[in-house]
Amino acid sequence: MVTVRDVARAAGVSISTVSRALSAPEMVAAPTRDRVAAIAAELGYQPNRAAAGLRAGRTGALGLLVPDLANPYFAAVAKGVAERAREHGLGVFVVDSDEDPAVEVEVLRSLAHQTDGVILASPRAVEADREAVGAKPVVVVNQDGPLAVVTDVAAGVRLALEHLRGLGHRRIAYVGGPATSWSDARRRAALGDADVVALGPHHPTVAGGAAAADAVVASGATAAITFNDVVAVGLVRAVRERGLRVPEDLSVVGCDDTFLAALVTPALTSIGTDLREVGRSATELLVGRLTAAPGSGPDDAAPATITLPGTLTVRDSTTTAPPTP
Amino acid sequence: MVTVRDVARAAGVSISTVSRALSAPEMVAAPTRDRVAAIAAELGYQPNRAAAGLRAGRTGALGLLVPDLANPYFAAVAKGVAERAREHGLGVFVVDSDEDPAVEVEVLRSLAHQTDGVILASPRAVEADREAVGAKPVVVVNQDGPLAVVTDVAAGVRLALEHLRGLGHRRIAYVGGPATSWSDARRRAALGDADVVALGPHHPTVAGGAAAADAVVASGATAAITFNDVVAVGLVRAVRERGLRVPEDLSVVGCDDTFLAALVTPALTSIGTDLREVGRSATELLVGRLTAAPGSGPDDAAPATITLPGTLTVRDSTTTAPPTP
DNA sequence: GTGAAAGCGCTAACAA
DNA sequence: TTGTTAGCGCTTTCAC
Repeated sequence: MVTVRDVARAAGVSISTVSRALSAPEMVAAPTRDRVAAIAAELGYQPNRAAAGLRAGRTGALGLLVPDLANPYFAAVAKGVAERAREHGLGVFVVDSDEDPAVEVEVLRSLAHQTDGVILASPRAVEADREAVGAKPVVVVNQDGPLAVVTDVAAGVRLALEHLRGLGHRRIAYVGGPATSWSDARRRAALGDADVVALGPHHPTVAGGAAAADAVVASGATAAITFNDVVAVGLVRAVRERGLRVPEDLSVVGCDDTFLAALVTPALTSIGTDLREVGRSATELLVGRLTAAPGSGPDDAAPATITLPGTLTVRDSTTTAPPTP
Repeated sequence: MVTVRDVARAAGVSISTVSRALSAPEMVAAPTRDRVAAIAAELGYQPNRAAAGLRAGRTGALGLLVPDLANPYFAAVAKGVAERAREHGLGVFVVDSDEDPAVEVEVLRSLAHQTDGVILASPRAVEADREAVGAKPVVVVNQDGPLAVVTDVAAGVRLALEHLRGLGHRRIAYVGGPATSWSDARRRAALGDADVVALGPHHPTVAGGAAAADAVVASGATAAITFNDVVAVGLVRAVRERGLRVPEDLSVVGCDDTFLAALVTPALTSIGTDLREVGRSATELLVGRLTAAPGSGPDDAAPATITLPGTLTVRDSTTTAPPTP
């Protein structure tokens, strides 16, 4: 392994000059700086992050906690985080809690010491998590908190309702997800109208969607909004098995607009947001806090919530309401 | 931050005793060990991995490189890696190269110094990657190499062919993927029969599958095996637009058996393997090499390839061959 | 502008 | 069995 000493020796300078030339170029005379840079490159010198962090109190890494990496929703967020972190020259420690709150807390405890800050994507135990992380900055996704990135759930729901009402639907069902879901609670609040019947909680799975089919049909709704795209798939499938057509007899709107929505048949109209942007924004928020921290500007600990716009992508699963019999 | 010194002071022992009590318990008298452990827990002491690694020459972290985290295939592998790494108490640095070989090499260069070894999932530039990583152990997935985890592609293809032939299909098309794909090459080799017509290369996307539709129809095949599940979706869609039915007129077999296969309509018969197991095996292989390395047993640098069985999950996209006109 | 030296938190000889 | 000591590679005062 090539170290600062090797570079220093080869360049005929001290190790501190090497260190400065590489991480604080303005403090070094141009010729020296260039010579050091050239030799470092030639020798293939790679600074040891762990060592640098040990001294400087930074680790050069971010932590990302997701409940399930195999879920396309979180996979997309993770991709956004990885992308932006790389641009900032930071590493990303990814942990998958497998939807288990206990695991969440456990892994965070060790993550906290190996990172400069963490991003909690849809955490299942926010408060315990915060405590486990300690003093390092925490950005939450789809949760309330001083540093948060959320989707404009209300806007998404409004768009969907407008879309459906414009198609003549007068009675709309909402197939809700887990009771612990932050988004679900927000959506229920945003729906709150007389012509919307909220169902659930249901499991956020194909089976969950299928289980809701009877209730949806019984509700007399001509359109349904589901907790997520997978639930929509289950609902569509079960409703069809009952001899109804989608979208002719029942329009279905999914949520999250994962790549799944475009792949299934019928392609799902879906409420969504740019998931990679969620990851990018969360990273940006965290990195901003990291660099701001030492300077301690006046609004240093100021809370900040980034709200990303909700979108509605219209595809084939929604159409005009059937004539009332 | 609680350090060894704090624990040592509180326990009335030296810092080395604390270190030993925690990482080499058998070297410390039981009462001392227990007291230190109790105090460490009470104080909420978390060892600083970076510092430990700096001294011991290990970082306590693994690197995982994937071409696209949002791809369900790699997401599943990543989940397996994360799971097993956690069991070993190791962190996972995840990098997404966005399918770009140049990015791959660049990120690996810095990854190499922050990890004890790396896993390359379907790397796009293996040789350059190896060089970038340097001396640290490298496990490749779906590639040839001294330390590799691969799927038994031939077995999967054989199962699919047997399944299709058993249904009476006599002419079968293979819709191939990117020319650079290791799996694609293996599959073509495994197909090699007179009644199989290999098409492509095609993009591994819905559009790629759709683009292959005409060629598949023109080939006179009554069944098609596609590069992956997404391509299968594209093929099914395009073939249906041409007025043919799936599976009645054309049986379709996907590859990878991602969760997608079960969600689309018709649910796809798919050649697959346990993706999480791929991640787990790769991690196991890497960890084994890490712990073996210092001891330097006789077969220390011995190559090892784990071949995971290929499977065929039969769903709704395959049925008996149509009667020859 | 540059060098010498003191650690960051920890582990691993080496002593006792 | 336990304590003392010397660093791992780097950043960062503090002199010059």
